[in-house]
Amino acid sequence: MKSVKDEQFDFFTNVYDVVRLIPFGRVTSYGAIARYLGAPRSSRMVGWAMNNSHSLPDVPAHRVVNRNGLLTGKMHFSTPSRMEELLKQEGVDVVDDRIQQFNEVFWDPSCELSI
DNA sequence: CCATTGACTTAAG
DNA sequence: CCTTAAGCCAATG
Repeated sequence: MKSVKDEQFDFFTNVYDVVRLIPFGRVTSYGAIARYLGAPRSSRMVGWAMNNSHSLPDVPAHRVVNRNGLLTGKMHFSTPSRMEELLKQEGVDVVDDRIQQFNEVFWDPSCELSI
């Protein structure tokens, strides 16, 4: 039997797991992850989970942006420009903190991993 | 316990 | 695409 705490633990854990599965040069949104985990209204919690992702060395948080393709979490990296640089390294064009061709690089877990 | 905040999303104009 | 308003839920003070 699962308790509420177990559900929360699963949610956070699943967030990290999905983020690790994001392919190279692709990005996704907090809402897409939340929706994939069955909590479309808890997109903020995905962001909070990412804030906690400092404990996880293999979580590419730079591949997670908001639904507009805007690098809202860039300021939480070691340096504000770190996120943009990492994305550019992966071939993602970023201009004015915004991902260009967002529709091309967007990776929806609920679509790519099937429902 | 209540108020505020935040790496968000959606809807309406 | 931009702005405003409201909803959402956990963490923090």
